[in-house]
Amino acid sequence: MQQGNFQKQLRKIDLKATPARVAVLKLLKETKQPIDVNTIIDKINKWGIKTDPTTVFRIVNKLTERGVVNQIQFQDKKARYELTEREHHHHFVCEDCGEIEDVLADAIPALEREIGRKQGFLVKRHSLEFFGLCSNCQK
Amino acid sequence: MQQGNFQKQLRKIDLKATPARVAVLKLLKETKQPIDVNTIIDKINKWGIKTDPTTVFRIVNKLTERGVVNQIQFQDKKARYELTEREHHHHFVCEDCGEIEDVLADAIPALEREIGRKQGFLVKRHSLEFFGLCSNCQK
DNA sequence: CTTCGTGCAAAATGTTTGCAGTTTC
DNA sequence: GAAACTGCAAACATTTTGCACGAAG
Repeated sequence: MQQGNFQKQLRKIDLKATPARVAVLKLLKETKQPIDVNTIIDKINKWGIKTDPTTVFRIVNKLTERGVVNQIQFQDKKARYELTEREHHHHFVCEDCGEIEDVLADAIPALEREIGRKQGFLVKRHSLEFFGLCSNCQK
Repeated sequence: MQQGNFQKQLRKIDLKATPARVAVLKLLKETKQPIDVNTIIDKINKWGIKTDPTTVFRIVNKLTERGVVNQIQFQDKKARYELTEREHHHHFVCEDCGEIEDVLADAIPALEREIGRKQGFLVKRHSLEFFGLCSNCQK
C-alpha cells in the first residue's frame, strides 16, 4: 500500500491529496497505455471511488499544467493521458484492435535539429504516432 | 478559370459537381496550410457560395474517403484538411502565432521499417507534428 | 477556519444524423 | 425522373465554466 507516495507527490506540486487525485495517479502509474477520461472514470469507479467527468478533466488538466502528465491526441476526438515520468517514446496504434503500444525507436532529435537549422524553427515538442496492424491482427 | 478541372475530378470519383464541392476543392488547392471547416466556410462564403458546417463536413468526409483529402489532427479538437496530391510531408505549428508550415525533412520511412522489423508491426500510416516557435516569433 | 476541490447543471465546441426539399446528371 | 446533395434542426461527444457545498491542511 503505497498511496502515501502519491499523496506526497501531490503535495509537492501544491495540490491537495484527495481520493480522486490519488486514484488517478495510481491508475496512470499502473497503466501502460495512454487512457482517456471515460476509461479513467470506469476504472476508478470500480475501486469504489466515485467521481464524474468534470472532476477528472480538472485533475488531468492540473497534472498536465504541473508537468506530471502528458496529453496525447490521436486521430479520434478524445484526449488521452499518460505520466511524463516515463522516458520519451512514441506510440503505435493498431487500427484493428485499438491496442496502443510503445515504439522503441527514435530518430526525431536529429530531425528536430535539422529543421531548426534548415528552416529556423525553434522546436519545443513534437508528436509522432504510427498506425497499422499489430502482430496479432496481421494473422 | 479552370473550375472545369475540379468538376472533372469530382465526377471521376463518383461525386456530383456541386458549387460547394468545387469551391472546397478550389480552396484546398490554393491553400498551403491544412484548414478547418470553419475557415473553409468563411472563405467560400466570401466567394458568394453560401453553405453550412453540415455540408462542408460531409464534403471533406467524402473527399477523405475517396483519398483526395487528408485529415490532420493537431493538439486542438478540430480536424484540419489538406489535399493528398501534395507530396508526403510533415507540419510545424508555431505555438505563438499559430502559423503552420511544412517540414522539409523526413526520416520516418527508415523508422517505420525499423519498428516493423523489431516489433512486428505493419505500419500503414503515421502522423508527425512539431510544435515550437517559428523564426518570426523567436524575435 | 481558510483555501481548495468536488459534483451538479448548464454551456461551449466540434461533428454527425434524420429528413424534406432541391440539384445534378 | 432517379439518385445524390443540401440545409435546417436536433442529437452527440468531449471538454469547460459557474456555483454551492464539502473536505483537506
